[in-house]
Amino acid sequence: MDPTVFDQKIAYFKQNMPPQCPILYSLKIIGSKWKIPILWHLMLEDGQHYNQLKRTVGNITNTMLTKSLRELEHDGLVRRHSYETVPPAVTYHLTDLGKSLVLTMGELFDWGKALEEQHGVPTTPTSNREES
Amino acid sequence: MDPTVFDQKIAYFKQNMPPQCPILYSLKIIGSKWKIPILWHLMLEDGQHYNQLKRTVGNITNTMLTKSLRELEHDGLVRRHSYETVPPAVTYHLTDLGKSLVLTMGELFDWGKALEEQHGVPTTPTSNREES
DNA sequence: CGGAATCCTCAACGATACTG
DNA sequence: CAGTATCGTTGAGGATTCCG
Repeated sequence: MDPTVFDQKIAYFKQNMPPQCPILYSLKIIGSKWKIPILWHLMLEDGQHYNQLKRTVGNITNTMLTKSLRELEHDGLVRRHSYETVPPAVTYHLTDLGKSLVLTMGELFDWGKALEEQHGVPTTPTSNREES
Repeated sequence: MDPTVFDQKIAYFKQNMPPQCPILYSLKIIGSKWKIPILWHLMLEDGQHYNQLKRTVGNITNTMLTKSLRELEHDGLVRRHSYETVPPAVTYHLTDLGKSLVLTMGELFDWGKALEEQHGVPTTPTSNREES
């Protein structure tokens, strides 16, 4: 932890600080329970169908998947593509903004990974069921 | 959005992916309502007292401030320093781990800032009261 | 297949009062 | 000053059913 680097970054934060903290703004967009998992699995395989996404994300209900996708679409992270066929087919794709967020989360990925290897479970554990 | 950079990062994620996604791990640590504001104000001024922190964070209850600080302490982001005086005095400090997280959030800061300047309010707005 | 509608539960969070 | 204890509230999320 280089003190100089830290202080420089703080100075940058202070100078560029709008009324509402941008970090909170970002977290409002991606903070709800299923946003990251959805973006994550779209990153691993783009253009997934609704039910396909439901399977890969795992344990998510229709309600939450639809709601999350609508919000992600509204915030411009995901694009919905509908094929006019019978039966209907819909695919979901990361937008450039969505991809840029995934890259942004890269540092948080590394930070969490390093920490997880040191500590064990964080303070507020969540049930983490996986089927075999 | 450079496709090559994106694909390289995905490959890195896939290769280094533990069972539980590290991003979710990070968000579990900092995701609750007051964690970021607390870390933020400790970054702006380190070593704040309990009530001082309560004032600068703003509108936080004793319950939540104490709970959040305990969790941050448990997760190693904050260090509590107690002076054995009468009346008692306590100061809170960012640890190196806490500072590293603040730096990590830098990208999310920039991402949110850029987005906020384009869009307006995100999908799930939160009341954002400030006293004059 | 890809959802929408409805109802319900619970845990995070808030409010208030009290204390070493 | 720096909290703890208790209780009340609310909204995110889950479960279930139904639809074009």
